[in-house]
Amino acid sequence: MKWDDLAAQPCSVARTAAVIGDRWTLLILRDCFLGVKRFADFQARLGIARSIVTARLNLLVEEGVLTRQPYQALPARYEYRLTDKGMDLHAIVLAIVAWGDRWQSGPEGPPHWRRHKACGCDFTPMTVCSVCSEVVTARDVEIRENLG
Amino acid sequence: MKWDDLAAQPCSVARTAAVIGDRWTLLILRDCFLGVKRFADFQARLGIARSIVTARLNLLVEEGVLTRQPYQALPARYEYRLTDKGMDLHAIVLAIVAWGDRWQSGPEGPPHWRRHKACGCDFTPMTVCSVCSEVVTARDVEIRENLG
DNA sequence: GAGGTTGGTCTCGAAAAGAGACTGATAAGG
DNA sequence: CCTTATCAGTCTCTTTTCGAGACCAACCTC
Repeated sequence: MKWDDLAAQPCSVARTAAVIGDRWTLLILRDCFLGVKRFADFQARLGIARSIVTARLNLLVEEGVLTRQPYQALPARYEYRLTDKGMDLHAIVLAIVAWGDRWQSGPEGPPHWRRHKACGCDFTPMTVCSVCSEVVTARDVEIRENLG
Repeated sequence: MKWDDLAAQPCSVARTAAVIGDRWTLLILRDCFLGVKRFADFQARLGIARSIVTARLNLLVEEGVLTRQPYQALPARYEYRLTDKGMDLHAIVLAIVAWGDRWQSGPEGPPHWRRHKACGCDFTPMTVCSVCSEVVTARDVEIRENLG
């Protein structure tokens, strides 16, 4: 199976993987949420080949996750910003961070703390049911196919 | 930067990406949560080369996300099951599904529905603050480094 | 006009993906 | 018995993609 077939599958995991299922894309998104916007900054922070940065940013723009906007005309300079679709990826990034904090960090604890501005407390993200607001784990979910 | 350097970075996104930041790994995890356990089933559902299935399953076992357990002695047959660490990835998969349902599915709607067993309703997962239980978006979060 | 900044592209060797044949132990069917 | 099937892989070989580093072009500052 190839990349393009992936996006065509009737599965939201596959379709999402076609966009973000790649180490560098994930790290670029992380940096986006940290406020990074310019080509050179992405490249410097990741320490990877420029051609890869170009390829990934282009993919994300194509997918509508980022926009490429000129912030200066002469010479032409661009910055990459999250669209609404991109901002909505925050839940995924947050879930990834939470798992990494819990299972992949050493005795020195997680490398970053996250504070919820509204309540002023450090928090860990939790996944809840949109209907009853209870916490949802793997065992609480029953999956049904959409035959429509 | 290489895969191994990734895991060593002081960033939970990077460390998690080192485990699941790959198309196939993500799809294998999806299948795990759907109850798939055997080598041949993973291979058939994904339609990818056996060698890749082997490599990915081994990685996940090494990382402690899956266990490889014999379910039959003669001939030796194994099955792959999620550990607690693996079960905890459910929040990530759920967030990925939710995003894919919302942004990557066509007019026919999402390919699957998820019902919360506890309340009996179809739901979408939401990310909330562990302290105040309010929904958290990208703009609600302030990040601080752990200098300890 | 030397050197720096920004946002790329080009080239080429290395790594990974992917197809498919092969293995080895066992069981089931005729 | 002999054939075929199951299961969990391994091995080989070709194609594709990654990734590092050099190069380029337009502008700016000193």
